Amino acid sequence: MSTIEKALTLLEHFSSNRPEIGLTEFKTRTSIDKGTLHRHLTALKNSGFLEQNYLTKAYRLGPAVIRLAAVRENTVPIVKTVQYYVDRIANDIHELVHAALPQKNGMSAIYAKDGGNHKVRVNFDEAEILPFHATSSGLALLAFHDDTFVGKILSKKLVSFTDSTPTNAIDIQANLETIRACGFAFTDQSYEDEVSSVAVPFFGVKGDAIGTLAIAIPVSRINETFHETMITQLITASTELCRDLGGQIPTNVAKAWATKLEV
Amino acid sequence: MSTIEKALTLLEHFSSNRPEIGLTEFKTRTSIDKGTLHRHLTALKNSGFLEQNYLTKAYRLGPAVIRLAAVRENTVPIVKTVQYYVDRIANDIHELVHAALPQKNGMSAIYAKDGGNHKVRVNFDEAEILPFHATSSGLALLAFHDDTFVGKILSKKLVSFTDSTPTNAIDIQANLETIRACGFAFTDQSYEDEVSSVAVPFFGVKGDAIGTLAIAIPVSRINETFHETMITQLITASTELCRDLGGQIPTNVAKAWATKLEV
DNA sequence: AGATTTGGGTTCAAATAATGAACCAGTGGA
DNA sequence: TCCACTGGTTCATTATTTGAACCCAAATCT
Repeated sequence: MSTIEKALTLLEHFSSNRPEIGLTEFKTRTSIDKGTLHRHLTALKNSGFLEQNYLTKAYRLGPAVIRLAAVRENTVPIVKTVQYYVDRIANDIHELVHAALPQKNGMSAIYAKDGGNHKVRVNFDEAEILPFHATSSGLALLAFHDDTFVGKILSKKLVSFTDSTPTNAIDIQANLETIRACGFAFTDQSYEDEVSSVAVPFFGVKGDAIGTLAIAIPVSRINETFHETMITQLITASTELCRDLGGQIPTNVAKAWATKLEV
Repeated sequence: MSTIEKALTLLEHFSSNRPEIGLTEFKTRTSIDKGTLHRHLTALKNSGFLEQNYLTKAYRLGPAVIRLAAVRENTVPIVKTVQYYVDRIANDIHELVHAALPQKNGMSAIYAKDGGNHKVRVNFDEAEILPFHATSSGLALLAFHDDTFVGKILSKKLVSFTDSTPTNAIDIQANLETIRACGFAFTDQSYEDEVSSVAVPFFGVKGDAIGTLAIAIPVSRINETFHETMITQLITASTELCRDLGGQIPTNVAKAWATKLEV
């Protein structure tokens, strides 16, 4: 791993829950030498990717990322395009809907909308990293990503979040096979207790999965017909979304989705 | 300059006008060795900061920046806060208003709104880098930034964009002195022909300038009273903005602004 | 069809920058 | 006053980065 990648990995530690991280906290989180860490953090600071709380000296993300995100969104307006569909599904089914993009170690939600007025809501933190193996978004993406990437993810230690988190690589591989066949992923309390979720991938020009649309729902509200409604909604939205983005739905997925919609 | 900084500098070359850059184009733009470039670009790609157009092999910004910007905006919601004031000014004076943050080599607009129905508009590209020495935003920021930073900027080669671009470091230093005294910056066709602009800084907790509010306007529409209106609007907005962000307006600026508003 | 250019990507010895154990300095208790 | 806990720095050792030359494929020219 190059020095550049090592330094950029540091940025992954920031999230909405952990917006500021001090030198010593970084040390315990990464077990990298303090001297090295300090130089890396300084380099990131000099480049505008970090800035320091002048009182606590803790580091937080800097203004450079704002500009880059604006350019990226001008180049590939995924966030804007995705919003329409997430809103539409959320308004139709009154549940928490989100869209997510893959990062190095999991999916990152880029937009979420809770269409529900229910008392029991799924809490959801945007910009949190959703682990590949434990979430429907993650599995839906892995199923349509190249094997070497999947291999790399599944060979790492698979953290257990609930009693139902799948941690056996072989089981997960089998599940991915199923997902490939039916075109959507379903998980039951594998990341958070009492929460189930369904996800479909959406595809880029190459027919590769570039992100996911997903619905999270308290298990108490699931039943057979609603399950079908969610899948129908997701499939329809993803189909239109792929058209908007100029993406290509792989033929076998298109076929699976078509038969699902006919039923 | 560390390897990390060198690599991150590459990201600055992307903008809305130049969303994709190939290896060879990077080579001509940076005069860095092709081998080195390739490794750096690959490292950035592995970290999700770049991705490749699979047909042309050209590089463009990747999905990692979206997540980081979301976290940053959750931590320090500058963009959201600034929008209200930019919109307000734009609606009041019917001209192109924008807010910008400093990057390494210039200001980057984070939000812009054209409140005008005029036929002659100032064209404005968000996420473009506005050079410090040639724009009112840049000068307004430099005037309230630390001297070492200003020195670094002014010791570089000062590119000329129009016949009126100031390129003499000493003249600029003198101008910064004036800006410090009156609390706002004014430029006349120094970056684009036929365009004037006015800018005020806004301040962070330390009383340091963290960004600017600015108005760009075709020279044909400028007159004395309108000039005063623009300044009044900018000063009022920046004062409120600083309050929202928990920022501290330096006492001498506060005084200069107060006397300006009294008139 | 063969030669030439152009663009992306790779190699490996030489040059340079990254590393980390030990150290320094400021702050806030006890 | 001492101790513990921050962030930050130093410098000899070590490992990574560097870049000139090279490779390959696809256009483009002759």
